Amino acid sequence: MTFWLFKSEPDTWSWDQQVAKGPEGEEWHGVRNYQARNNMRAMKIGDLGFFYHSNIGKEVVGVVEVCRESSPDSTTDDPRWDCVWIKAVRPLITPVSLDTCKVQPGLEKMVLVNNSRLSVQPVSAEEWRIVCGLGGLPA
DNA sequence: GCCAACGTTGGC
DNA sequence: GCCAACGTTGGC
Repeated sequence: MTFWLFKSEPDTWSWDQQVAKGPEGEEWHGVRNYQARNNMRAMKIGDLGFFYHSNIGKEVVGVVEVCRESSPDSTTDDPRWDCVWIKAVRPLITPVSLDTCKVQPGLEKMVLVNNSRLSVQPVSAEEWRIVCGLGGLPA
């Protein structure tokens, strides 16, 4: 099991919209960055990820699960870009803000804290455990 | 709204 | 293959 983090501006695609998609989930299209794409290519069905609201909120708001492995991005004909599908699993009881992550012992190396530009990121098992704890979820 | 950080593009 | 120019992201 590997853990991830998906960033989205809620103006464009929010957690509520993701939840509304239900168990079929939604294609995580639109990523045009090789690092982020490579992360998606490494994902397996059943991997879990955090859903993070960038710009507005700047907080982790939910947990998602990969429900389809990487396949061509339907929003482009460019064969370089593909993406996974994710479905909402559950919201955090308490959203975990970027500010909280920045000062939380154990999260110093979290990509979210150190590379604000990467939209699809790996999360270590330890970071996953800590953020779930802060969010009021069992790890 | 600004701007720093970073990734990509394309000329050479 | 280098690097300047440019575009985008996202925190502030």
